[in-house]
Amino acid sequence: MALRHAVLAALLDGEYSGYQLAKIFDVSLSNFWYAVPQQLYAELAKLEREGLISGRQVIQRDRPNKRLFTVTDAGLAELATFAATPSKPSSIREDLLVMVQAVDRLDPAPVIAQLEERAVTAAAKVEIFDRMLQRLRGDLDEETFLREGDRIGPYLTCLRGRRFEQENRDWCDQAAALLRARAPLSG
Amino acid sequence: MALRHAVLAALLDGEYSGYQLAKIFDVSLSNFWYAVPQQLYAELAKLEREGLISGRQVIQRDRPNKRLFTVTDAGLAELATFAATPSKPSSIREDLLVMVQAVDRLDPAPVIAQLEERAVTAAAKVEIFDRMLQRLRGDLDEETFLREGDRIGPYLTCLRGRRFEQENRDWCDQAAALLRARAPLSG
DNA sequence: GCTGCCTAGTCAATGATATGACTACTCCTA
DNA sequence: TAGGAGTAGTCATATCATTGACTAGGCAGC
Repeated sequence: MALRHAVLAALLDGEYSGYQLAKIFDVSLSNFWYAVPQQLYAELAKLEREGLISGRQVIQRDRPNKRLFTVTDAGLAELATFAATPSKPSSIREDLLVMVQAVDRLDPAPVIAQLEERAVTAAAKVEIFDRMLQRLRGDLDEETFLREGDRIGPYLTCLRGRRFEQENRDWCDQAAALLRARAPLSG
Repeated sequence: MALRHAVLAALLDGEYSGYQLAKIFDVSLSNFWYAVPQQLYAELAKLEREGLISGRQVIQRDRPNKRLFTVTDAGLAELATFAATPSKPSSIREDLLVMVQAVDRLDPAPVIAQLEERAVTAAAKVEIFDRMLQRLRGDLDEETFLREGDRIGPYLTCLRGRRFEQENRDWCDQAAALLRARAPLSG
């Protein structure tokens, strides 16, 4: 029930079309909430019917027309209600961890390979987050920005994503090294 | 499609009933895969029909009879296939992060309250993980256990869970402190 | 002139998850 | 002696999420 709130939160910093939102949910917001385009279009339609966002058509010559959406006052009120509702913690849900859980009874080689691959992609994500953080804080240093900058919400969520991927990387490296040391013949 | 593999992985270290599995998915496995009892019973029925697990009835006097399940060779093969299938990374999906993303346009007080609450529950989870880790490694120290112990899979996944909750706690504390400092009048 | 990619959005179908209620029996406590 | 908590499992349903295919025009490269 929180995709709607994620959409509202994303629309807080500007007018976006469904297509643009899909991009955002693929890079920055995917950090804590991923959604495919179809979900977004469906959710946008519902939000508009309920008056939480309003859309306006933009006619374009050289490419398909689009509809840009903004949050209404009702939408902002809905977000405020959401923020005041106790949220329950949701934990990790990860195939790779299921594999590691079972690794003692399986051939460790493919699991090790996946751990090493994941460590690389996690490291790449850390760098992406670092660039996003730099862009968000502009020419201020982190401490000053967090104290005085406007819109620190996106910065804070980005920080959380960075830490998550950093931990992911470290853990994958450690697990892969351990499994490799224990099974020196395979892989 | 990976609940089935999580169930198979959980059944690797013994015979369990649906009810017992529900407990396991509520504490240790919830770490990386949560499921409600109804899902488990449905999945167990499917897995048995497909011959990946086999159940045996245990008749009890003073409480309801139960069915205990074990993984078959076919089930082990299914797990091996799963472990060799490339898995895509899945990230955090968390209501609290949606709230923080939007916090600049809302009253920060309820968000700060939730962050502080979450920091406490995360700290409690860290302690639970610490006890689980201690129990898993018995009287060995961590380094020795990881080098020589049998069944390090559950230990590694538990380590990942611990790190996740530790990061969660640190981030919640930091975010709450920052927001509090920026809005000294509310909350 | 063909192929592939980008923008913009839609339809349909299946699979996974969440929610709530319900049976039935036992033990313990107030 | 009634109520609550624990064990063991089931049913129904509504919403969410995932997958794949599909329209349609424009632009760039080979």
